[in-house]
Amino acid sequence: MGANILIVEDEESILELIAINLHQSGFTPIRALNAEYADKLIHEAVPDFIILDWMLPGMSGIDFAKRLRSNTSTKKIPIIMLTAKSEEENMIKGLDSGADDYLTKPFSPRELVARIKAILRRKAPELIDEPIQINKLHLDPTTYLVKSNGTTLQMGPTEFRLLHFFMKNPDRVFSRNHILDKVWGNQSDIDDRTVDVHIKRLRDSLTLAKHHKLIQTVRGIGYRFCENHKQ
Amino acid sequence: MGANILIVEDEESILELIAINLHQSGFTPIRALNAEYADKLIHEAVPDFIILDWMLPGMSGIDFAKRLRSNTSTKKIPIIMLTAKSEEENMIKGLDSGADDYLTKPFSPRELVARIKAILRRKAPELIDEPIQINKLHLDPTTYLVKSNGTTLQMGPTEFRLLHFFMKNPDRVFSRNHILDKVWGNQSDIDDRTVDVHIKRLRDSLTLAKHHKLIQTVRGIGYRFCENHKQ
DNA sequence: CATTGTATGACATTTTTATGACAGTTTTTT
DNA sequence: AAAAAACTGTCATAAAAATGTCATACAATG
Repeated sequence: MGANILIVEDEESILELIAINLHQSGFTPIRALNAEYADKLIHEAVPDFIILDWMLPGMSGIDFAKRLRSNTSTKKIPIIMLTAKSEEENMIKGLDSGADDYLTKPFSPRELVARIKAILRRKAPELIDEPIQINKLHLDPTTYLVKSNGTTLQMGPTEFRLLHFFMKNPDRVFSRNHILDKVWGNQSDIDDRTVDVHIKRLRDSLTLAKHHKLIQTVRGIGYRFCENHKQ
Repeated sequence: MGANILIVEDEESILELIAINLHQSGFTPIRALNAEYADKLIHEAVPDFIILDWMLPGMSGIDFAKRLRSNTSTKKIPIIMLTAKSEEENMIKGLDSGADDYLTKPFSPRELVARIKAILRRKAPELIDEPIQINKLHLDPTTYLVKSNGTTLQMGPTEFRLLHFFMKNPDRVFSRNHILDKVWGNQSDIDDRTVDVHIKRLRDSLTLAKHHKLIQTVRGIGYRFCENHKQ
């Protein structure tokens, strides 16, 4: 359920403050007092999110962020940077296109949590989401199960993510490329048309519960998940 | 669809940061590292919005803004100015020069996007894909649905774009060529009379909801979408 | 009522989507 | 570790829907 969030911050009091607040918000905080230790932790288990102090002993936050961006396995981890008021001016100079957002100290913990959620909602909704139910179709991200009237529907991982994405954004139309971006990830060396095939597979899975009509084709645009059957 | 937003900023990292965030918000970013290049780009295609750094090499942001304001074709483009904290006091001059809003660096990308949308909502609502409702006829660009009294009206992509265009510009009469330009795109080696056929198809689609009379023929001129039935 | 502009139905063509098969991978089972 | 099962992405082809044009019917105008 809770996303693993790595906090890299050399001031222990701030580190704790953040950790406690994240924990209370349902996340799993992972603590690191410096970049070296953070590295070790990342090597053990790649976190879902990183909160990075800009001023760190040894390697600076910026350099650390850059290294994270250049490594394939950590490239896509969202990063929020923390900076002191006085460093604000330098901050912008070093702000790599990689950082997703930043906060100036002192900041409210609520603000921090809000921004984390906002970024996660956009980049990895499955880490933040609760079970969704639409039209007797019930999807639970924690158990990875899709049910309808008690029966469990079978589908592959990609179809599950696709369905989750659609149920999270009902009624909206998405282009194939948008879907690729959100469901596959931003690598996109994948053919547009592959989406068609997975839509087909998802529809097949939903057919058992007569829910296949939920996914509609919008010609020339893309696909839409619509709770309104009649069209 | 997504508004074209020209970003004029000499610091490449900031330029990228903004561009990526705009892209993620559905806008189309256009990058310029200096005023001269921006000029060239504007000459090629007038953007819908400009984000302008206050401090630019060569010509300052202020001067650039003033020049934009004095030119007829660029006079009405909304501008957001970016300024460093230390320059905030001078900023008043920036607003004087015609900027619609400004932001102090460092700023959060979310804040920037929010302000852009706020300004667009006020100045050019048609660039921000929001639902339009006229006379019980409801069109939503995000869901690609046209509804009337709860029932969804079926139509092809071209008819949808045509209706969208009309609803964005109600009461005005448009010639067939103008319509071709706006709805089909400027390439159009397409026959004038093709518009007639699509108008017919659109009317057919609207007939189900008794809304067909909304589209009126203006003999010798073209067509008009009119919310007032009697005219 | 003749002229000019518009509506409409039919149709061939083009564009877009659905679908089944397949080969290479990865994961699970044995 | 080997075998079996499941999953992926890509293609080729079938199927469906949309498009633009044309000929003809219809309506408005003077």
